[in-house]
Formats: sequence, structure tokens, C-alpha cells
Amino acid sequence: MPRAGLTRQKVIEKAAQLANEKGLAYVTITTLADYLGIRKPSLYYHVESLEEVFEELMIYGWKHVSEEIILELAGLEPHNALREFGWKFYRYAIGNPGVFEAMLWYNRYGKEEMAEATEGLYCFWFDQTDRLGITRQIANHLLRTYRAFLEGFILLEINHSFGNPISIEESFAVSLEILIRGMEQYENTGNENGETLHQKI
Amino acid sequence: MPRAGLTRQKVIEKAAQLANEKGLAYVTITTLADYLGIRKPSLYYHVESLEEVFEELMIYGWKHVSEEIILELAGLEPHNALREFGWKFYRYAIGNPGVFEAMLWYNRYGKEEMAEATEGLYCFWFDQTDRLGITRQIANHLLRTYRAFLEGFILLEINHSFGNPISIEESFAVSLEILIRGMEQYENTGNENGETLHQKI
DNA sequence: ATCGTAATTCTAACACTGTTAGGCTTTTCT
DNA sequence: AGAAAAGCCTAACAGTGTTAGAATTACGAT
Repeated sequence: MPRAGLTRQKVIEKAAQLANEKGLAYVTITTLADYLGIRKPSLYYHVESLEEVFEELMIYGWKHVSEEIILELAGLEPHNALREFGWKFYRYAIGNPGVFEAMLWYNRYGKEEMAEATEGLYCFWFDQTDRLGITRQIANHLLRTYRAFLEGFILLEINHSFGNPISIEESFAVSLEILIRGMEQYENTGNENGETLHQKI
Repeated sequence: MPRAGLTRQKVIEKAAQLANEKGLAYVTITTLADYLGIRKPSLYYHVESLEEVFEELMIYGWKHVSEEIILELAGLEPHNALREFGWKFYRYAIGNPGVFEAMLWYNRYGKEEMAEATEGLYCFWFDQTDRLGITRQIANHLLRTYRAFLEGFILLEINHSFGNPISIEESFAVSLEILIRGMEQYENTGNENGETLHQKI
């Protein structure tokens, strides 16, 4: 039997593909092995368990979305930057629904790799809130607000949980305006020098 | 062998208990049968499948949360009503995490029973938005905003996905202020008479 | 070139799921 | 009391993730 020439990286990438095509729940040891053209037990040479595959998918997703977002949002006015941040995240998640589902498990595993993958996002966020004169204390709360909304909204969309026929994109647009306008009440109340960077959400 | 004297209702209630104690993922045919003191196949006399159990849990949750919320929020000023709505939902979900997880699947099954269970919530929502002079069109968008944030935030909390040690309740409080302040930009722009009631979200 | 070793894939088997088939008791109704 | 239905059981099946261990393939040094 000829070898498949697999590597851990390729396994994860294929898993990402499969998850995006058929949903994360479809990714099992069986289906993934099939998709890779090998037998189930052979997978365990590259990966420790199914759970580890999901964990890697999570890191994979946050790494990619961080890169995309940070690269393209430098130099925007804070409000616009935050709006575009929302849209970029949204488009990535809708375009990669399976990987997004895995991203939801962030912090379930306390890995260093995760901190590295998202460090750029934190910097970006606190950069904007600093420029808006928002306390670091509040900025941390607002980050949770933003994250909760984004992940919640996209999860609902992916699960087809919006029954109403009105435009989902329009709902998302309105929601961003709500958030951006809502945080104005906390602007220009903060110190110049933030407390600590590299916070977890 | 003496009978357990079970009924469909009791099975669902026990499933809810189990889900809240150990998490929804812990609820399986095996564990549930064990918890009820019967053998696995006996469950199928009361219930069609495991998926049906989850579906019933979802309806169960929405029914309960609707009742709680609507009963206690009559007569409040709209902004306060919305704030209290958020808190009531939050406390219910945190107090019943397993049932809440099942509630996330809303609209995955297009059941009539679901529409009935949540009808009260819709009425409550549109009652508040009407009084604030918000268009029904916008009110539908805002409902999605609110729902996405609530479900997203609670899901993150339940999954222990907030790594930062700062107070989660305070984050929730700040978030509600964001939402309530944010929607002011859409107030007093609507007609007196709403379009249609009983909309899906 | 060839031998030894390590890397990669395999088959076989295990414990665990949800689910179905069919038998045996207990309850309920006439 | 007798018939019918309801409620629970044991036995078995196909599917899952996972482990053990044998069989190949590839590679590096002699």
C-alpha cells in the first residue's frame, strides 16, 4: 500500500475543509479518515484524539482571522475600525462556518498557543479603546460585549435559528451601530496610560 | 419488577435536572435511563429518540423563561423593562445551564409548540419597542441583536470561555447599558401602529 | 547496494454509544 | 374474571472513538 504522505498540518487543514463543507459535527475520526483516504487507526499517528483535532481547528481559526483583521485595519478612525472589525470577523465566520464552530471553544483549553494566536486582536482592540479614551477596565467589559454579540449572532445564523425572512446582513449592520453608539457613553473617561496589556478576554 | 411509574413529562423534567447538573452533553440515553432507574430500551416507550429529548428540553426552557419574564415585568418603563428582561433571562440561564444549552437550538426544529412557547416574549418585546416609537422593521433587527448578545454571552460564561478574572456580572451590566443606550438612536422614528405581530425572530 | 532503523499504515479487537425486536409482567377496562 | 393495553425487560445490531500490535514503506549509514 502506497503512503498518503500526511503530516499533522495537512490533517488539520483537511479537517477544516471538511468542517466548513459539512459542519463541525460531521467531522469524526471515521469521516476524517475517509476524507484523507486512510483507515481510522492511522489517524492516531498524526493526532492524539478527536478532541485534539477540534482544539487545533480552534487555534487554526483564531490565527487566520487575527491575521486577516489586523493586516487590513491599520490606520482607520477608531469607530470605523471597530465597525470593520465586526464585518471582517463576520465574513470570515460565515465563509468558514465549521472552523468558526470550533473557535467557540476558546479558553476551554488554556493553551499558550491560543494566547499567541489572539495577541494581535487584543492589541488592536485596546489600541482603539485607548484612542477613544476608554478605561482599560471598561475596555475589557466592552470586549466581552463585542465578542458575545459576534459569536452569538453568527452561531444563530449558522444554525439557521433566525426564522424571520428579513435580511440578516441588515440586522448585523444595525447591531454594529447599536454597539458603536452604545459605547460612546464610556468614551473620554479613561486615563492615557492603560493598566496591563495581554489580558485574556 | 415493580414499575417506575414514569410519564413523558417526568422524563423531560428529570432530563432537565440532569442537564443542569452535569451539562447537556452528559445527557445520553444511557445516563438518562440510569438516572431514572430503568434500562435503556425502556426509555423508548416514553420518548422517540435522544434528539426528541433535546427538542423537548428546548421547548421546556422557553416556556419557563417566558412565563417568568412576562409575569414580573408588566408596567415597567420601557428602558427598565428591557434591562430587567436581560437580567431575568440571564439569571434563568445561569441557574439552568443545561436547559439553556438546549434552548440554543431554537428554530432548528420548526415546531408549532415553539411558536406558542415564545409568543409571550414577542408580545412583550414589541410592546416595549412600540412605546419607544421604534419601527417594527427596526424592532425585529434589535430583537436579533439582543438575542444574539444574550445567548452568546451566556454560552461563553457557561463554557468558561472568559479567561479574564474581572467580574462577569459587571460585564453583563455594562453590556446591557451599551445595548439600551445604543438603541436610542432608533427611538421615536416609527409609526404608532405596528405592522404584524407574532413574527419569528 | 544493502542492511538496520524509524516512520507510516494496516488489521483485529474492545468498550462504548443509540436503537430495534420481541418476550414477560403488571395494570386497567369491560 | 378475562381481555387488552401499558410498561419494563433481555438480547442483539450497527455505529462510534480508541488501543495493541503486526506489516509494510522509506530513509541513512555502512
